[in-house]
Amino acid sequence: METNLAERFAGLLKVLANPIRLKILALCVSKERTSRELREELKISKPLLIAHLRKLVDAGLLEYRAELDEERMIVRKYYKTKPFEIYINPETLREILENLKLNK
Amino acid sequence: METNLAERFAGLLKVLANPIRLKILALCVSKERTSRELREELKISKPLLIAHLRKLVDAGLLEYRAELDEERMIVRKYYKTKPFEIYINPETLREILENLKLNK
DNA sequence: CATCTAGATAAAAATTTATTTACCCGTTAT
DNA sequence: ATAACGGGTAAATAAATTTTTATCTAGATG
Repeated sequence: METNLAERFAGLLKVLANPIRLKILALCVSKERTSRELREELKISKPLLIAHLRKLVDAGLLEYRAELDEERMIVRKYYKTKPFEIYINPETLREILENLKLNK
Repeated sequence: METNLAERFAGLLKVLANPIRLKILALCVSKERTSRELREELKISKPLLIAHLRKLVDAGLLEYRAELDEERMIVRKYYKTKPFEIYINPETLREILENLKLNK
């Protein structure tokens, strides 16, 4: 357990430490976006986009709602960036270490 | 130029997205640390520590001063975390995208 | 000589992450 | 039949990052 906080924090930062994923989050802030829109904007393949979206959703930074397009009988997903705040400064990092010490 | 901001931001996050480097920064907040101290605390090899320290210094998150230990004729480095603030929320990310658009 | 201290490099090895390629399912339209 | 839409998977490939291993410099000590 003692390394969990630092590793989980690093894991979250790792999700964000990718330009494409940053762009996805930025694109989905003010309006919902579909897969197609994101692909066209970002110019990446479908599987690649799905992989990126997966990581963001799993990290809790992005959410989606599925909607049935009755005209074409397809289910379309609309992605939206969730509210979040990450604030890092030397002190917050030190608190991470303090946490480690308390758990030992 | 247009992808520079997102990539540079991602690059900075990437430096932080590593548990060992997070711990180094945390350890060096309230007092300067030597290589030896860090190695003992983190239990990693010397070359590995040097590689991590290099990345942090190059990213501008860590600084050091070199001091001559006259008893043993060695130069010892004391590392200290520099003040920094990183704040991320959906709006700041959107601003990144806005920047891209302005540059197009 | 060997060993220890400090700092460091380079290359090989190991590990992780990212991306592409090939396909799948279902539905509808041509 | 093929193509298009949507969602997706798996495996191969490519790329990037991290870590280890081997070694170097210099000085001091046993």
